[in-house]
Amino acid sequence: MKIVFMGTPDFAVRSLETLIHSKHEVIGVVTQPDKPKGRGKTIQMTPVKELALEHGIPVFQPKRIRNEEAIAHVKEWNPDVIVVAAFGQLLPKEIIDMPQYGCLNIHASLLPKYRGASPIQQAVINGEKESGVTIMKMDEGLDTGDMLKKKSVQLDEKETGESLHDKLALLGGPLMLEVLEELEKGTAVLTPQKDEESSYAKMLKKDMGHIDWEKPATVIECLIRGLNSWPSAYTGFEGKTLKIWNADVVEENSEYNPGTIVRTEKDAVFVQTGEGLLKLKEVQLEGKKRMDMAAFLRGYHMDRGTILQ
RNA sequence: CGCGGGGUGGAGCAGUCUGGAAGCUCGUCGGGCUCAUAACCCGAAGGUCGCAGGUUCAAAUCCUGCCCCCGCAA
Repeated sequence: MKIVFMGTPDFAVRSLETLIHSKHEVIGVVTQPDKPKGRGKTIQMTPVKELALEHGIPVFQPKRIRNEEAIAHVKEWNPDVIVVAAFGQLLPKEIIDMPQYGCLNIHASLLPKYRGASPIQQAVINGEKESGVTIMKMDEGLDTGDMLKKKSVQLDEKETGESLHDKLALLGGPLMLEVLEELEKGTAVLTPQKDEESSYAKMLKKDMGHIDWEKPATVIECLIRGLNSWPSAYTGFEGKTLKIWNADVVEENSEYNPGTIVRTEKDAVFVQTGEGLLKLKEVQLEGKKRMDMAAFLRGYHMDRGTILQ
């Protein structure tokens, strides 16, 4: 089949790679415009664009895919199917209806749960035991199309947003190939999503990582893992931002208020939360590298009674 | 030219403003105490103070250029 691929970040790259190396032909790639990124604000290509260029595939970067010119551009490619993975823009009806086999989306959750922009991280934040990837036939809504195929994975006890991202990114491509096969044979089955079981994962924002110590330790620990490695969970220490990279839940309480350090060991610091203690094991102070607690404690004092906020 | 923090024995930090003997906590090695120890006591090794120039009687510290790491922002 002649495929047009739409995607932007790393997550989409793995899928594109799989398609490129399949029997199908990727005739064009649509990705978000290059933007200034990183320190120094240099203009950077999207990961998907980099891969496309490596393989000499034409790249199209419309500011708005809903524009007439953009639609016309895609139409000219005349694809049999459009594969979408974390593209970042909603597609107009004209494009959705354009290809013979429709627009197929690779979504990083078991739909209808976690529709939206951050399905991977939200699954970890909510302490899910299972997540996965869903291929669906897009309609005009946000991740509301009929489902074609799913693949689930179990979450590790210490699963992080990043580790789950990497796992799921690998599943999308192969699963999409299966779907394309079924579509060609005419054996594909469409399953509508049950809206009443749906949930929405809104876009991640930096301040979601600000730890509320009044919450239970279990909730905070999930937040730390879900937002690892971006944007990461943090608290304040001596007026500076302190990222928490790794921590354990300890079922124990003290007479101290939430956010207060109740005990310090050689390689760990225990903080009171709304319910239970959180044992900090790896942190990173603003401007410094991340380090385990033993290293951190050699240079900084975190005595009992110190308040984190 | 987006804003900012930092590069000091193996680790993490102080010292830099107000130039003038290399410091702290930990680790390592040796010895001691102990039933024992990650505890305690005694001792030792280990550093071109990111790199290159400059100023000075004297530079980790002041000046210039460069390299690298990191936080914010995007």
